[in-house]
Amino acid sequence: MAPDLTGLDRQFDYLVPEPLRTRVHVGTLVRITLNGRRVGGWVTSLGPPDPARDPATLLPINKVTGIGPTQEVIDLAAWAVHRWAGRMRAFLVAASPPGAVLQPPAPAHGGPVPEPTDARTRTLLERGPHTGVLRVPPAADVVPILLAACRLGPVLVVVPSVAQARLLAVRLRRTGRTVALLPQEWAAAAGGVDVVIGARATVWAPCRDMAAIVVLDEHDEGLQEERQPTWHARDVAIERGRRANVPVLLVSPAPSATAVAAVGIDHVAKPSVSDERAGWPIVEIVDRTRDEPWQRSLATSPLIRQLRDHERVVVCVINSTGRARLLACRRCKAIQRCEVCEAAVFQRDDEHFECGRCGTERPPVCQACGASAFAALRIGVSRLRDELEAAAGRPVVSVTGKDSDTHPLVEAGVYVGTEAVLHRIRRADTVAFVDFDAELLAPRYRATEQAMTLLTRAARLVGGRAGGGRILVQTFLPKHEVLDAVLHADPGRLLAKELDRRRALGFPPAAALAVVSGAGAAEYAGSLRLQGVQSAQTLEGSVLLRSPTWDVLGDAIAATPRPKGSRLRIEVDPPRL
DNA sequence: CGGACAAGCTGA
DNA sequence: CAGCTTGTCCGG
Repeated sequence: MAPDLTGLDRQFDYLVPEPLRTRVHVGTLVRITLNGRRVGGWVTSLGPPDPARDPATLLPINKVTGIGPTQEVIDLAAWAVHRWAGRMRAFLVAASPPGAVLQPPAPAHGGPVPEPTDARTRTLLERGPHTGVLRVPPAADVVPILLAACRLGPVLVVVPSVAQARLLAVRLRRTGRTVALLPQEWAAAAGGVDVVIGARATVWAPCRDMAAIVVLDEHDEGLQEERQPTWHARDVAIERGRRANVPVLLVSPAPSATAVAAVGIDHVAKPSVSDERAGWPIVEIVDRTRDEPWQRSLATSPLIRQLRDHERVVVCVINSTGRARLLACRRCKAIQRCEVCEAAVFQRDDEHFECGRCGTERPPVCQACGASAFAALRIGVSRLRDELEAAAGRPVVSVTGKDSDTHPLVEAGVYVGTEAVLHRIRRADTVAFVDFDAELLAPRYRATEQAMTLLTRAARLVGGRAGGGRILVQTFLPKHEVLDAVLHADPGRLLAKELDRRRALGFPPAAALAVVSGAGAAEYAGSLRLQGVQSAQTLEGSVLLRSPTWDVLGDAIAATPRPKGSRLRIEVDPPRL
């Protein structure tokens, strides 16, 4: 039995009192007394007591709280503990109902699956219980794909966001499917329905008689847990499907290197060239090395053309907030730095300077010469908003992640924001990436994929080329492979190259990575080195671990005792690296 | 995690 | 040395 305590990753033995015997199974949520305290917990295994232990010292389970995850999911959680060097509790919480469920309801199933069901999905599923990658145009409707999977039996569907899950649940119900929307309808999922659907934690949900797993928008970062352990729903889905011997379908307009590596690059099911072309918008590349004499301005003439067409809703994306991220004095040219820690300061909406590292603020006066006029070398959302409004001749509304939950969105024809704007606006005619090089050149090994994800999101917002959808990309790198891929509406162009690069540089999926930080990290990494794990020092005392596979890495971490009393943080497959 | 208990610090 | 904080250990 595993107690529901965050700081305690151990299992304890308890007696099952005779009257509770029929209600206690592996996964059942119970209450126990531990060290004099009443706590909740999960039954993780059942059997005769350990003969080495005096039975008189065993305490009985106090009460049964309700049903919990199945044995299958408990085993999957144990696998995830190894894979992400996490604690059992984190996975068991994700796999448990939000409130007590005493008994699952009776199964509820709809009638025969209605047409249309997606033909490519049917072909892929006919191959049997394998993981398959299905590439779809960004504007494609996924309901026929889900219905095709439903022909096999109950389907577990994982999507990157709750909003997406809710929308699809409604549409599936309209086709006559019975649907459990997680996490609220956990009980119905345990009882048995046609479709169990929800955000990433749904990959741990019960799905009675599960016949297939579908992961939608497999490339989306929303599928990875941001807290530790940083498990990824796609990877959990692949393992769950393998164990349950059911097909796993990974669906995406731009499949990730990880998904493609899981099935082999030649086994990605692609749409026809014409369908894929139709599903992507027109992409216009603004080559900033050539097109403009006043290169530094972000308001290029192709962008201004879009802004001045008052029929079009235009969304402009720039990934820095405030007025400017980098400033130079107009008189003495000095880059403005923090007087405390020397880091470059940024300019807030109220024009004051603030240090991003230590938070020190000061009025906008040059520390070198006292002048108060500055050149914005890298401008932010609010400054760009002012510039674009002047150029557009119509109101421009700024949108950043910060005010996303507080303010309702003001209706406008032009929006400027960080990438959060792509989540908040529902429909646009043009999405303009004002400074796309910040994405293409981001110092992260997944930068290429992440840039592609932004383009995919933009493509959804504006729709296919037939409806006039358009993406404008301003860049100094017009030949970059990401841009080449969207220009030709062929995301596959990226993959071979990306997989080669990951192999050459030793990044996933070609290798397994973890970052160890906190006191004693270097010492810990030293003992791991003996187990076939390479390590390299990174910034601020953390250590990067690298090994050939996740299994080797997991084995080594499990086999290496952590130095006593150390507060080590081990982040396996860190999402930001 | 959080209770128990031990060891360390402060002030009179 | 009481009274309090901080650290370490441990649970069935």
